[in-house]
Amino acid sequence: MGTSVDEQLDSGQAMSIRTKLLSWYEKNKRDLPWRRERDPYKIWVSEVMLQQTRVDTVIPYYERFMRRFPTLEDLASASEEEVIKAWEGLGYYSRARNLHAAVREVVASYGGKVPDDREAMRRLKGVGSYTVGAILSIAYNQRVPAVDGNVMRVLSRLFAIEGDITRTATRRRMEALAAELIPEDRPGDFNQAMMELGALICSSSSPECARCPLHRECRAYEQGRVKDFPVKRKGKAPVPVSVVFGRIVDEEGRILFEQRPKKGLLAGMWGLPTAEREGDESPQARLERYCAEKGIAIEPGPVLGRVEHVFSHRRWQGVVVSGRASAGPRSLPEGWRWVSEAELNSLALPKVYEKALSADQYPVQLELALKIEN
DNA sequence: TAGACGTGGAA
DNA sequence: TTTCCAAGTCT
Repeated sequence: MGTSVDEQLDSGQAMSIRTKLLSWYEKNKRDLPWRRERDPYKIWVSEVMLQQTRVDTVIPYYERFMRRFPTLEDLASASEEEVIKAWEGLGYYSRARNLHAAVREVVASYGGKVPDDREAMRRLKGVGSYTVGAILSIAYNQRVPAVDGNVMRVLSRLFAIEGDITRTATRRRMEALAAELIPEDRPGDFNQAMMELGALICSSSSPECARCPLHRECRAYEQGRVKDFPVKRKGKAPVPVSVVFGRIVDEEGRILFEQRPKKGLLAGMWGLPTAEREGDESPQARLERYCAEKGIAIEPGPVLGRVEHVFSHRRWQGVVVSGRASAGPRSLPEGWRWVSEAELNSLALPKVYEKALSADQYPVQLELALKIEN
């Protein structure tokens, strides 16, 4: 079996860690909007928003979302369009769709009360191991681990765990370890304290060990190897992809929008017609061909600007091409529509398309003029 | 299981 | 500019 981390954890050590951490947390915890109540629905929304997203980014979204959908029932009875609109700009839009579907499931199957057991919660869309632990411990005071990136970083340093944290097996070990550390009372505070320590002290790039309440029990600190943890496989750089965006208008000044495929990047979101480019085909020719393949005749115009947008795994290098609908019959296929200025405000627009739409604020001609000036 | 899935901020 | 990330989940 070798040296399991569990063997390194005697009860005295565990007690010491609990006491010091909780004491530190009481004095140093941030006053965050979702920490003011124990409503499982509110905890849930905050946890989903916080997935892979910074606290500072989430706060205004959370405040707005709670004003718009104060209760679980409010969210369940809203349309998906409204929910996505409230999520606009936050990214990872499947989180919003899953949350919406899951909340409806809670109304349909659990009488509107967020389930308080692991199995039922885990079956809800978008609710994984971490979120189950966060909700059950914080809202229901249950002794369930909530192991996120912060907790893995703290634990990996505390116990000098060499396992790659991108592997499921390592996370499972961490969960087992975290479960043992959770005190019988205050499980929610303990889980939050671990995360708070990771966020404020035991940070990724510049840990402040001198201020850490646990440095005396930290194996990595003892070994002078804090920055060696957590062990993590290198991610891959986003793959560059050339695209063309069409800013195509009709005689009323409406703009042509296309709904993205149900699967994949920006699934189901509305945006400017977008086509990937290959070879030396001009952006105008590519856009015209793309639209023609969809049965839409357009007349491309000049390039309005350029857009660079980086996703997790793709780097879109885009050219915005103007255009107008050709004369003649104008019925649009499924998933295409003309959008007026007014309608644009009710559409949830991903950031990349927001950029593309404002690209004509700096047309290439002006770009050149500025370049010459400097 | 490793890759897909958004965005913005910091080093 | 590039890289890495930030309270993960799904496939």
